[in-house]
Amino acid sequence: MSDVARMAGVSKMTVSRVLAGHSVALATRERVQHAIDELGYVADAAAGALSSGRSEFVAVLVPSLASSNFSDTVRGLAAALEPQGLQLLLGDTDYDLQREERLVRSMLRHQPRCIALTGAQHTAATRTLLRRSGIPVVEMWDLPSDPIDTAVGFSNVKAAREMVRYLTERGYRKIGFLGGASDLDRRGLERLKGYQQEIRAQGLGEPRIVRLGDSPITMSHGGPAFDALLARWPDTDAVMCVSDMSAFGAIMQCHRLGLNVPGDIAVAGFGNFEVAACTHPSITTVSVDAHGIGFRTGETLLAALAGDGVQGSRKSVKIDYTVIARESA
Amino acid sequence: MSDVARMAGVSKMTVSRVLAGHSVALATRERVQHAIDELGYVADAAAGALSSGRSEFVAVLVPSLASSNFSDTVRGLAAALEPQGLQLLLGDTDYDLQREERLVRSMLRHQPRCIALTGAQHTAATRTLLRRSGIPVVEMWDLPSDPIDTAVGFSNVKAAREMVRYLTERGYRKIGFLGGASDLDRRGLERLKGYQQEIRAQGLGEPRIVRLGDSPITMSHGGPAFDALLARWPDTDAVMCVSDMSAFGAIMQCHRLGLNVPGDIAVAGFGNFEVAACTHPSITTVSVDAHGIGFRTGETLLAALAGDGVQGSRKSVKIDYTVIARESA
DNA sequence: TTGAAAGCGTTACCAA
DNA sequence: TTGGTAACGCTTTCAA
Repeated sequence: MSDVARMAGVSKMTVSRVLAGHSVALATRERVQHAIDELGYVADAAAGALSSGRSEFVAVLVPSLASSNFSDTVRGLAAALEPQGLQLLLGDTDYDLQREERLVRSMLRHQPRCIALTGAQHTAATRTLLRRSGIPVVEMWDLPSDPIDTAVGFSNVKAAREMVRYLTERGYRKIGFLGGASDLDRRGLERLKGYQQEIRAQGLGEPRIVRLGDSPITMSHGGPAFDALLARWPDTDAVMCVSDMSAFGAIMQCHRLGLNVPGDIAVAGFGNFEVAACTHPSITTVSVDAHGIGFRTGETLLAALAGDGVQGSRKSVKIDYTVIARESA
Repeated sequence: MSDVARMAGVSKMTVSRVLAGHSVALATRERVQHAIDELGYVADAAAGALSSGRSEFVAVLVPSLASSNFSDTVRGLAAALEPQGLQLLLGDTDYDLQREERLVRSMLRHQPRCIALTGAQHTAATRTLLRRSGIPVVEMWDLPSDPIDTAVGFSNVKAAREMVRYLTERGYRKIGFLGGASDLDRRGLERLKGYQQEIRAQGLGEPRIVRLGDSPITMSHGGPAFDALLARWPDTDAVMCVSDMSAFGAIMQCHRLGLNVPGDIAVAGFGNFEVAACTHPSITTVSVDAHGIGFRTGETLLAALAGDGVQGSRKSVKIDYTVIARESA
């Protein structure tokens, strides 16, 4: 910066002001800009953050960057925050609470202005770290009963119950559920819980549950899980899956077995992933506005920063979901 | 840090040493650690970076975080770099060179130790910025003729030619290509080029090319593109797609049209995405080690940092690819 | 509209 | 093994 200042014949302060877009005489500004371009000067954000006492980072943690659900959420966040000059500090927890804690610790060292994480489940140490940091926190994709600060999400339990109701309205009675075996995927567990509640509430007999494989649930989940379900309960007439990925695998398995979907058996997914619309038959699913979760989170965070910039809003932003009726159920 | 030092009855320097893992008497270290835990002290990375002159950031730019190909690459990078205490600074260029330039500029402000970007195509300003920064640069997913520094990738042209050879060896002669309409997806264009070269080389008549839609190519690409291909060249016996996403869409369209794959028409993809293995019929494709590209990139960067930490290695790391024969072609 | 000085929280360096 | 001091490159604050 001193070099630029010397070349433009001004003080460092003027260079700083030009960079920050503060008022500077036009002629001066042009001279400074010219010097910047000439020298290829790039300001040091770390020095700026140290001096001003605030960084331009926003920390974001999702379970899996590979899942289109969460990458949509990240895009929504970016759409809301990047125009404000904020930098996303992205992390992938891999559905691992310990890893989440490590990432939070590491990100907090960069003094982010605020932080968005996924889910309501965190280690005690994570919660302590976040509270002590004092910065605005948003938990996404769920509506925790005991939020750290703000939440932007929806009830996975209720959404799953709605899907069961959709299926029973269509006349299905012997409804199975395909989910993951791991307890780390809380949202998956909530969906399972919703399924169980609604099956019980409607008196549809014992729940037919297959839990298989690790999170994230991938396309290769559906086939084996479907086989396991039919092996145990051969008269099942509809299958509800914890995610569209699994539903897709189940439908492909039906193709292989020569089963007609939904004629012989109906299949429903969750999440409205791209594959759901493109598969033949197209997959009935619960559509969640993943991008919207990110964007609303971004807006919420911006509002908190525009205020006092500390945590404590304790708002809950509810995100809509809807059952999308397609061909498979 | 002063607070911690006071509480532990030592100087700030000793606290710094404990944090950095330098040699400190055990008793002292324990007292300091206790004070750190007690106070919930989190060191300021920005101050550390400023003082030491080096950050712990690695900048990474991919065209799309949502594409499992690139998210696998990011995971590979994280696997190689996070154990070294490096923080990924992730950006999503959205296949937009201007956006890439903005992101590079913004990331360079954080003084990353090194940077990995995707592809060989960048704006002139981006190239200048990167050269002037002096930090090690890796271009991934391609083997540029004029690399900025190091490259880790493979020839998309050659890989596509290999797929055409696979198809002709299987007896297919009237082979079409489904790709995107945008010239921004350079790797897609290279694949198209490889297709054309090999069709010409084998004297298979005029190339049958459909270019439709924007990058990234999604599952909804394949159906309409497939229809366009058959409308123009009804006797086509095999379709080669720029990506598995498109191939999947094409196969679903075949299901709808009652066409047997590969009996009536063969379909091949590119990338070995998860969907390729799970679709019925499973999709013949070119498998690229996306995770390996990330991991090798990480290793390359670590080697550069362990050396002088500046750009100029000019290596080219070739990544393997193979045609995976499955049911669809 | 511009400049000078102080200081942000850490680490490098040298000294004890 | 530990401590004191001087940076690091910027922004804040106050003065001109």
